[in-house]
Amino acid sequence: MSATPGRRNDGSRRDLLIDTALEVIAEHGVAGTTHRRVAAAAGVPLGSTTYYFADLGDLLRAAFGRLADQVSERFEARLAPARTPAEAIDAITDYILFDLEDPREGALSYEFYAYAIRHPEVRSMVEAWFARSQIALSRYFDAETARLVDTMIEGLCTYRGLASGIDEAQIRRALALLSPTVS
Amino acid sequence: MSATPGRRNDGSRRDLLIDTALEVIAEHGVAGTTHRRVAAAAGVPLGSTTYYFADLGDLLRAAFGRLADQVSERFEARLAPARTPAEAIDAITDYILFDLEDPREGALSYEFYAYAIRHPEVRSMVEAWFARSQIALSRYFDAETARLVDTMIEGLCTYRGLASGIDEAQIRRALALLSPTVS
Amino acid sequence: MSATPGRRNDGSRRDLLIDTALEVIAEHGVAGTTHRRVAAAAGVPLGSTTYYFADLGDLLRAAFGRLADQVSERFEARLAPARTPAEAIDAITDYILFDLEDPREGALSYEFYAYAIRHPEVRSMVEAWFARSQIALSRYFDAETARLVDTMIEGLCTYRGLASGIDEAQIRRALALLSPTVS
Amino acid sequence: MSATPGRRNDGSRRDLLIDTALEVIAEHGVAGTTHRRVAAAAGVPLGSTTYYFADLGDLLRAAFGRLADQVSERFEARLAPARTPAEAIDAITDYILFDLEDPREGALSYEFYAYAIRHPEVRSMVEAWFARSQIALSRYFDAETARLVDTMIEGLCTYRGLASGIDEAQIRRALALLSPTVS
DNA sequence: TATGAATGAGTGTTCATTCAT
DNA sequence: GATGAATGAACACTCATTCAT
Repeated sequence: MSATPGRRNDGSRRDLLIDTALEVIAEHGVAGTTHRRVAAAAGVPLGSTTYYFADLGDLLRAAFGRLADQVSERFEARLAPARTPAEAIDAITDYILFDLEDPREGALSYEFYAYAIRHPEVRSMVEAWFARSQIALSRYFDAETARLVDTMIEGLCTYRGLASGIDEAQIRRALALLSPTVS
Repeated sequence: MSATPGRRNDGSRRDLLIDTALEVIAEHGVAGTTHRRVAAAAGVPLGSTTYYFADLGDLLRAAFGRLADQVSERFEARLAPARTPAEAIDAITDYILFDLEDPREGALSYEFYAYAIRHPEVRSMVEAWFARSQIALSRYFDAETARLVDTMIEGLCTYRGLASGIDEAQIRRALALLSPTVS
Repeated sequence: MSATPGRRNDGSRRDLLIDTALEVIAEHGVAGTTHRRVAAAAGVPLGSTTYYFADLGDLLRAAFGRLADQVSERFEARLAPARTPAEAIDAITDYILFDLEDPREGALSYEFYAYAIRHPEVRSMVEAWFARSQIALSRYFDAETARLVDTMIEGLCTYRGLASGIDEAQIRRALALLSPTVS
Repeated sequence: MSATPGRRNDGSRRDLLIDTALEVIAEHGVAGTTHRRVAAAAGVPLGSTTYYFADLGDLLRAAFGRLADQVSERFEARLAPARTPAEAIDAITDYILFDLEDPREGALSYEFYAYAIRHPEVRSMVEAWFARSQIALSRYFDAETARLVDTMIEGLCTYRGLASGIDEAQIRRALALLSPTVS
């Protein structure tokens, strides 16, 4: 009904289905993601799901593609205001602490990774996402450091999502150790 | 008929099903793991799968439990011969390079994590596994360093499993940076 | 393709399934009524049964509902031409003798009753059916007599369905005894 | 453990299984009566059920046979003290009001009848039961009246079990109307 | 363009029954 | 005599997908 572009529920029904698919994946896993469930969650007729997407695989692919975009954008947005490597570390710390707070995030990441390993087209989305993160980090760190920092971000997300015990100070310290020039 | 008198071959068949389930999960994901697929891959009758496991969830739980044990043991076995932190870093490097070479490993990890986030009983297995890794690392590093090293291992596995471009030297360097006293 | 434009053959197929379910219940009991059996007997694909009815319980409920309607209508049709209590007794006698001749009738009744006792929604169908019979009888008898006559009809059906030895004269006599004003 | 003959849980395990089967039928219907359910309810190993009964049908047959015996005995016990037809009517009224109060009774009767219609061996049990009732009633009524009274008892049970609205006075009146000599 | 109807394949699971012990 | 192990058949139900409209 609303005309605001880029916003939920207003763009095409196709868009709505993609967003809803992500919600369903987060809640039920790829294993529990069905046409019916997505259609119901989106409040859309079942036929829509096969009308806009040839396949369930097609819908999953679109959903994971959007996930990669959204996460990248959020990461870049966090990083954008930073002017120095030290500020970048602050930004990354906030990113880990606040942007990934929702357990939904972790669920989606692992579903994404697990699916990517078995599906080359989706795997290339993961690769592109990682590459994009490194480019963003390259504004503050040399290439190798950027890679290590990004790697650590991955590890920190996993740890915070599944285990516990890594607090803000440790995140900060880990990042600082990996980018020694910041000191 | 049975080799061990007084015991049927139950133990072994149950075991076989667990191992086979892990193979099926690795190849098809939790989404593609069905009683039938596991039974066929194990070469046992369909009825066996529900005879030994109340539920498909039961089988998955058993499989993930075994996965956690196997990975922990392999990690500890790698680490065991190391006498110094520097040797530990060598061992970890080898662990990442060789023990996790098979893409199957990554697939299983992400399926495990994704499933764990939605299933508390499985989640506690992940937590136990992480805790066990840190204990193993504590022989060489103080507690906080152990945690950071373990976190980095996670990140490195993800990176090597899905992206590329992190070679042996970088792994070694990353670990060294996180455990400064080694230098 | 369809004879009635604007309507698919849904109505009729649903109807067909309900009628067929009743036949299957009569022949195999609720215990032996399965989606497969009904679909096969109706000559429709298995999927139809779950497409038109959410549940097997749903199908049973629909079938018993139709049974109640059919029996009520038949009873009312028998009774309709009767002008006096004596004619009503004649009509009831014919009803018992001819309309319930088929052993299928008894089988359905007991399945209905047995199911009703454990399923409140179905139980209320039995109650409605009984109430409807009494209303029909009230055209000829006072309320209490109507109830007793209806009760006796139930007993007579059971006796004729399972035992033997109650003939037309006895039916007539039993009904006359219960409605003394007829004399 | 107890040696009291004829009492539950003391006689053979076979007896226990028969009684338990009746409970299971009452609660779940023939449709829901399985070896497993009976074994569990009886607290007996699954193997027992197939050890003592060749078949599930065998167990059902035994259960219905016992049901017929129990009901007959109870009816005869009610009737025994009666000396006159009028006292017999009192006894029957009490029988309907008190012995069949438990809805379990109705459930068992209809399961019995429904099963009997499709299983000749069980059907003959129903016939024997009805015959036995009539013999008991013959002490007070002529043969035809006995049959009508018994028929009415059936009807009254059904009515009281499934509908409502027949009270003690009506029961008594119905029975009196059918046995005019009592008056 | 969009959707309800429809279906066949496949799912998790139950269960009667057999059999070795 | 008694029972746990084991299994194949069947069950209720779900779902991706096709198709007519």
